[in-house]
Amino acid sequence: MPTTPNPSSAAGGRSENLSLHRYSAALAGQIETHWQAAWLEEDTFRQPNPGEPGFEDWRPKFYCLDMFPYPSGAGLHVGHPEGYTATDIVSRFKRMKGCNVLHPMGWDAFGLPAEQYAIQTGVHPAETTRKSIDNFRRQLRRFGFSYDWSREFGTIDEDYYRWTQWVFLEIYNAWFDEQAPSKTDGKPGRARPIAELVAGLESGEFLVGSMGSLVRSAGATGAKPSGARRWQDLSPEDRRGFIDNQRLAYVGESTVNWCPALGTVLANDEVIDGKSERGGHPVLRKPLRQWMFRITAHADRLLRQLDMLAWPASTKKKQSDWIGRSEGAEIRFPLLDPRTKSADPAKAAEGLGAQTLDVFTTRPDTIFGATYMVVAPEHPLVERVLALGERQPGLIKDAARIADYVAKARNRSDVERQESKEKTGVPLGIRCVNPASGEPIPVWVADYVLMGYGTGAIMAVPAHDERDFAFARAFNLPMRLVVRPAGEGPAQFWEKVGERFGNPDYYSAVYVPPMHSPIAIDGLSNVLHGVPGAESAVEITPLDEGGWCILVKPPLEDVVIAHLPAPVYQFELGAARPDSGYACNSIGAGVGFDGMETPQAKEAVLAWLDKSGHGRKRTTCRLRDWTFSRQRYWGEPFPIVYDNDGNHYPVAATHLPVKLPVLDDYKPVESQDPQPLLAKAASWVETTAGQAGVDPALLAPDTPVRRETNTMPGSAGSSWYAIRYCDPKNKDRLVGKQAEAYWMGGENPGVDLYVGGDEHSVGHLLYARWWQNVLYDLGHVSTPEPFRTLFHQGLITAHAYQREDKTLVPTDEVYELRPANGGFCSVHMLPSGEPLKQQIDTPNLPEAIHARLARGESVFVTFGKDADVERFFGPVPAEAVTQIVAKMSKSLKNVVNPDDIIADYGADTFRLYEMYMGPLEMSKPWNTRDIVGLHRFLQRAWRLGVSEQTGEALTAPEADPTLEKLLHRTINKVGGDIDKLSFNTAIAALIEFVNIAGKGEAQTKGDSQPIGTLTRDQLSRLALCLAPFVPHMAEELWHRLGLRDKMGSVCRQAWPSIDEAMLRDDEVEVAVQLSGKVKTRVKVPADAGEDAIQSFVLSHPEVEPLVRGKSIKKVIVVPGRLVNIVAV
RNA sequence: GCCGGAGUGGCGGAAUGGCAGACGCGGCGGAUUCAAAAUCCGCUUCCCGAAAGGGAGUGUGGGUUCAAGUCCCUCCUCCGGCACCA
Repeated sequence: MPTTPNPSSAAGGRSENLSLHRYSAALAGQIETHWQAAWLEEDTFRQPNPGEPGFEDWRPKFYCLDMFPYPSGAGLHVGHPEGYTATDIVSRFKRMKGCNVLHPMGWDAFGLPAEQYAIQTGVHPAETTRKSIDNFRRQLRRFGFSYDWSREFGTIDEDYYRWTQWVFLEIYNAWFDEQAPSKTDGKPGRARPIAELVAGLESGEFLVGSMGSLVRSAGATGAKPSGARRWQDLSPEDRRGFIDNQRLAYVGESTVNWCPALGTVLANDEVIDGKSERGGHPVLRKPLRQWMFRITAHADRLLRQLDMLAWPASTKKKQSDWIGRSEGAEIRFPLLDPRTKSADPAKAAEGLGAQTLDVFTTRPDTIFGATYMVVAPEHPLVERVLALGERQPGLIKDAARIADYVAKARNRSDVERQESKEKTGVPLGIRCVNPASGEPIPVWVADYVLMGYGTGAIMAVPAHDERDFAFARAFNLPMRLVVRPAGEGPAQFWEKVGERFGNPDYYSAVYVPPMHSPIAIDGLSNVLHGVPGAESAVEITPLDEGGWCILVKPPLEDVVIAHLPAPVYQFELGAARPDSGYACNSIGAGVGFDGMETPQAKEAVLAWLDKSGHGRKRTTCRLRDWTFSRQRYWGEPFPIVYDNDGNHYPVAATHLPVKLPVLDDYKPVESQDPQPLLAKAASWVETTAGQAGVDPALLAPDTPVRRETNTMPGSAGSSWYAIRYCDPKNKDRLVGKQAEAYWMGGENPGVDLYVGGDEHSVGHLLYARWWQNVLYDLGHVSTPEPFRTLFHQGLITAHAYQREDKTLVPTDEVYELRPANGGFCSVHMLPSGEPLKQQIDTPNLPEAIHARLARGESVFVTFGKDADVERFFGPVPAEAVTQIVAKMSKSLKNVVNPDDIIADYGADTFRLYEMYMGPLEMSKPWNTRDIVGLHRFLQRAWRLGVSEQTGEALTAPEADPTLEKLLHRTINKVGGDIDKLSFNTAIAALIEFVNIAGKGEAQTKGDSQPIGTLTRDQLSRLALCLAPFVPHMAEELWHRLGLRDKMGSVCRQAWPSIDEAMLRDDEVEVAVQLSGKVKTRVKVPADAGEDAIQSFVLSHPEVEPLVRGKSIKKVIVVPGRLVNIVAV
């Protein structure tokens, strides 16, 4: 590195001597590794738990957590230390402020890359993962982060995943009681142990409803709701089925993309046109039975509890959108039996297995506009219609087409379905009755309706929904306008609009009010007379109430509007009208609400639905249950076995962990049907209930069973690691009660600062909240929310270079030309910014580049792929490229390796640079060139306290009062900024202090002994102030000042106190504005009142001439800031 | 399309509605050096001017205010997320 002094290459005795004590990368490296070893040896950052020796319970707690990394083979990325440095600064600061600080680190170590590496090489994932962990640990330690390494663990540790499996069993053995009050806000909804459900069933408190739902017996009378059965009356199979349906962990069927050739399940974006992205093998959509978590049960709680969290508003919004709660109605449309075409519900039930087709809508007020129904291809009604068609051939006309459509739709992934907005569908050949209008309307099946949302069926209101509109247009289905905008045109106009609405021939209807004279209309007619085709394209109708309705076909709307005087009202007929307005065409036999505003109309419909039994108010969530199974190897095994009938049984908690078996090879199984990789471990899979550890009360020990061969997803281990850090070595519980209560409970419950990227806004952060909620409901933890305060560090991006045609140039083919003396420019290689010796004669450069250099700008250029240095001397065919910001990527060759930067500058400089780049939460481009500024700052700071000649502390005998005052201000500013996580400005304040303190040149006493500008005491406070940011240098200064021997590590000292009086000045400078423009600045006494300042300033010799001869209208005084004189 | 976030010197960025550009990079000039590197000092928003000084200026256009980078409305650009959710 040319920008860094290198002591080993420095020549001459004197300079060698000098360089020994000058702050350089080499010295920084020595200092850093030395203190890192000392901190480890002295256990400086070990934080005892309550009850352990050395624990000081009078201190407040501060739990400061990083999102733990996935230890990839590539090592740390520059993005990792950004968040980690931030939390390290806060942790160190909080320790100095007197807190017990829990600041742990660990490894999110199950995951795909290690498994894929194993597939290629046969090396066990544990081996590669352990290696990566060792490398990550080494790298993190090299940064000097103050983690309590005694708490380190990985999600792959048996001691850890044992408890992950234990939590799974807790979830498995829990149900969601919709009526039990939650302990957070008393509103209904809480997870409870299954045992309590069974007890309730046995006692008769709970009954089993006709549809398999949970029913509460009606109070003291014990009256049994109709259709409900008592627990005692159920068969053992029914009991098991009922309980399994109530569990928070249940087996559900969901569709996966299975690639037989790759033997693996693919994510939606790995499938392109039905082929795998890798290899182009065919991909099948297969139903797969998988473990699901009933996370939707807690949806309302997860939404409400967002209010308890000090999180970025954008993250809360993302979670809230993800949960996607919407209010509306469930409406039951009576089905017509296709055989009898009668509205007899019994007949419908007999033929179609259901009396009604139930839909969810957020716009119940548009029910009169529902002119057809649509069900999703997966909707059970489709199967029943097809079955009916088979029983009675000819009854369902298009049975073959329906079957064909459904089969095709099922094999299209959700992504594909959503890509083509073109609407497809087929009529089911059955009808149901619109309960409001009494009209029979057809039922269609179409893949624009999703089975996973609402009821998987909709009432289609083409006039007021864009998707329904497009569908109705495509299949020529009727539309009815039932909401109109306010106040425009009489009823007759809206009748006309209603007649023509959606008719593709017409573009718009124009209402011309009676205030326009018939002459205007005649004039328009005359104009149109001369326009070819106008005869059939424009239809003018006088309205009975006065005024006119003009229906216009394209493209004549503009002509019509242009020839009419304002105001006229134009209504587009060719698009859906999803907006609110006033109900129209909404009168039926039992209900009607014409003229009501949309919100009132909704209420009216809801009331009618409730009264008539055609539906009810309902809320629905976009959130889906969490698919918790993966068909992978490198994850936690489930503590579950199956008997020969396919019933599942839990492994007893005492038999955990269920260890992951070692495989001989990790090649996926090629198979038509989805096969988890663990199925290969035959001897592990096939076992007995006793060996597996199933409770003998559930299953006899010699019963043959098969183990669950799916594994848990990566997010399993990361959903509760914050809890485990409180007490990571506990053998008996997932966490010790006392430790958990101390770190996660109390006045400030949960993690006090959690820092990580915002890509986890909905995934990890929602799952972890749900686990915590369940564990809280079940009484295992003290707070329902794991992360009270959350912060996202911004992405560290990089520069990339773009040609005029927007193609990107790899960074190592780009050079930076900087202006230099005498018509030359200097050439710097990217990405390092290293200068080449050669200089280019600027006249040889293309004119445009020359011009920019002449303006003092530096220019980025590429010379083409094979550029070599020699060519710079001749005429240069350089092409200017534009610097843009992009993500770091291997192909752009702009990835920065933290190890290199530490080698070139040291860890302290690295830490400082990343914190100085800009606000922590913003994404910001890495610029290696800028690092040197922070290194220079550390050199100056070092020189302030240490003699470069002798290496001894350099202290002044007496404190300079100005510097003392500035030091107090700096301490105050830095402390305040750390609290705000505003590290860039804190560092700026430190730089300012060091720069100013460094200006006073080191004095020399008579005996040529140099003395410093700061006293020993001032230097010690400066070291304390630097300690959170650059702990190694601070420790070294502390040591050289002789304080470490006396007082111990700088990391264990109290933050320096400040004297409030030192923050005040006797005199302050205020700006003097004349009508808002700054004219001059004057000094006024700091304690002067507004009136005093005003008279002082107005009579000030510099101000008085400015206002002489003018009349002063007003004077605004802002003490300490400015005086604004408004004068003319 | 919808929902976020952001637009300030050559660059990263600073600024409780109150002196725009702190601090750093780069650039220019100087000191030191046989020389270079490193280091140190000074200047550095743009335009006009030798200077003193003057003018303009926080993506665009408008508004509120004694005072707007900051608050309100319009539009433009970039980045991120979601996207047939009835």
